[in-house]
Amino acid sequence: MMVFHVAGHDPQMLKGALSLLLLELLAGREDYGYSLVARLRDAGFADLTEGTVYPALSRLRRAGLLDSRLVRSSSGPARTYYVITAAGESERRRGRGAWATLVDSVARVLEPEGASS
Amino acid sequence: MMVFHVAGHDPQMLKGALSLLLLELLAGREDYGYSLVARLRDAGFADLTEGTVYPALSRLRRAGLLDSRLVRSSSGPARTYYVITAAGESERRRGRGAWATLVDSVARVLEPEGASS
DNA sequence: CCCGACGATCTGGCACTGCCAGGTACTTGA
DNA sequence: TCAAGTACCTGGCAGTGCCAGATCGTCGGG
Repeated sequence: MMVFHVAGHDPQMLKGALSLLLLELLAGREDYGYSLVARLRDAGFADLTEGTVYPALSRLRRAGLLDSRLVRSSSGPARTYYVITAAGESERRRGRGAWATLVDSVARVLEPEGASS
Repeated sequence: MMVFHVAGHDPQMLKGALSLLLLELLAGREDYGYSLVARLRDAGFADLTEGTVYPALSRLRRAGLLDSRLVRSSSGPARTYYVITAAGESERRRGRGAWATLVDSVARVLEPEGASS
């Protein structure tokens, strides 16, 4: 009857936050999928897989928030580099706000119990 | 191309957090759906609808995290009161942890930009 | 006396998105 | 030659928020 994951993050909780995370990681710094997965894992999203990140990047590109270009590598397969667009920048700021609002609202509900975090 | 909602909360971001919120609101205090919706709206989830909350309560009951009982009202339709179970209590604590972990991890990614919050 | 407003609940179906499984391809080193 | 690491993509499943619509009870006003 576990609705929340024991270790790592709950898949449901990640929803919506992932788009913001990717826009954040790409803000002012071009990068490719495989590297973004590694950076997210380092940030604490240990059990995140490529199957989650690649479709998310495609969605953001289709939505016009990211641009991509293929870069051939001499050591290994080609990489698809993603850059944030002007629309993506705007969405990123909006996303930061939405996330902050959510965290605040949730905190307002959780508050009574824990003085600690 | 808006992926994040402008006003209120992003639907995707709410996912997973809602179960925790309901368990929190019912911790040590029996309540019914319509009232829970009102309390959540007060907490900042302004555009939350009954169509979101009722199914969520049913899911939690089916998962054994909540019990319910029907209470006839002399002024209006009957109310379905929900109480948290022992399993629900345990899941609530786990959920708090999962949420805190997620917020921390996201903060680690957003950090560079905002000194505030 | 009826009808709208409000309180209160429930459901079907759609849309979105995380995730699993599997597949492709290039390079290096054993 | 073959495994392992890098790098990408996709189909389909599952979970869940949300919209729309329906039902039922009570009460007050026209």
